[in-house]
Amino acid sequence: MAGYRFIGKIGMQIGTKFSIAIHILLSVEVFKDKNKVTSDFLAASVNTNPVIIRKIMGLLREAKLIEVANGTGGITLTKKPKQITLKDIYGAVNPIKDGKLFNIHKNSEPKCPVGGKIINLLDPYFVKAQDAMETNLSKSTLQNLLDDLNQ
Amino acid sequence: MAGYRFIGKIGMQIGTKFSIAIHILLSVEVFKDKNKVTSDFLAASVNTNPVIIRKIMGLLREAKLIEVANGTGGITLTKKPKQITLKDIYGAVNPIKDGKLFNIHKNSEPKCPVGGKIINLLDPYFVKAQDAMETNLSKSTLQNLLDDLNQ
DNA sequence: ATAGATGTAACATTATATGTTACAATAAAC
DNA sequence: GTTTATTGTAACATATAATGTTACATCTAT
Repeated sequence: MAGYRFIGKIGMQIGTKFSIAIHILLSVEVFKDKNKVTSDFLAASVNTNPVIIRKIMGLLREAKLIEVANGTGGITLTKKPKQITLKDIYGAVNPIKDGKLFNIHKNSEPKCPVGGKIINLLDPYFVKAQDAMETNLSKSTLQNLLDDLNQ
Repeated sequence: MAGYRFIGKIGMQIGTKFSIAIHILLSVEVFKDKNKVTSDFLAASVNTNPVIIRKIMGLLREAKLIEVANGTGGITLTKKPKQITLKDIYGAVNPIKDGKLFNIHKNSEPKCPVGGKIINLLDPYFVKAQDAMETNLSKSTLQNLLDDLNQ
């Protein structure tokens, strides 16, 4: 009766794409005068495969947060660190499409007074909670992180 | 060059345990005078396996939001719907241990000025964003949802 | 005793995240 | 113009986690 455990472990976390994206952008600023910041260089710092880095680079590029030199390589920011918020980065690595933080079970019995309404019922509450999180992210910038790093 | 897509789909969503837990609690209130609310009954409404329901029931019971009659079955709330917030439910279905919404990549190069500090650097920002979300959840109660249902 | 119910272990399946290999395309440097 | 370092991206491989299933011991009211 004690030590109850749901199936696996946790299972609701935001993946490491976000933290790696921040890692990439920070590194661009920190190393820009010393090293050319390439996917290989970053992969060594993050300790992962360069292709993982390139894929996240691609997302940041699509979101116009960075420019990537074709052929020769290397990354530059398109804005000042003070103008890049954590929400911008979060938005870049998350697909826009159905970027919903909270999942709602989808096959409820439509004839049930609860099951038939559950999705529309919960959605506005979940949207608000997610908004609160994203709004908080929008209050911090890459510059804040750089300042923290230099202390 | 167009249509860039990261590896799979999304992958950062909060699982359906939370929405199912809410579904369960709502059903207890809605059906309490008409039906005995059992795992079988709920499984039919949610359209899943009764064991899934029982596992989530177990989490809600551990969090003392419900009582489950041993042997004979059936669920009752331990508090009034007005006193149960969405955060209470969220907290019940998430393990307390490392219930961190944001994941940080773990094997960064310790000698790198960025990699060596990234975890401690990001953690407070992520904690704040998660807090904002949870605080928002604490503002809504089961009663709010029941009121919405009855409109 | 019987019947209907839960608790939970153990396993199965599916979905998703992350990592890897391979190679065409690009642009600078020589 | 050939070489070199680099990115973009497809295709595949692996690891991790979420969800679903079967089985059965146990409990309580009848």
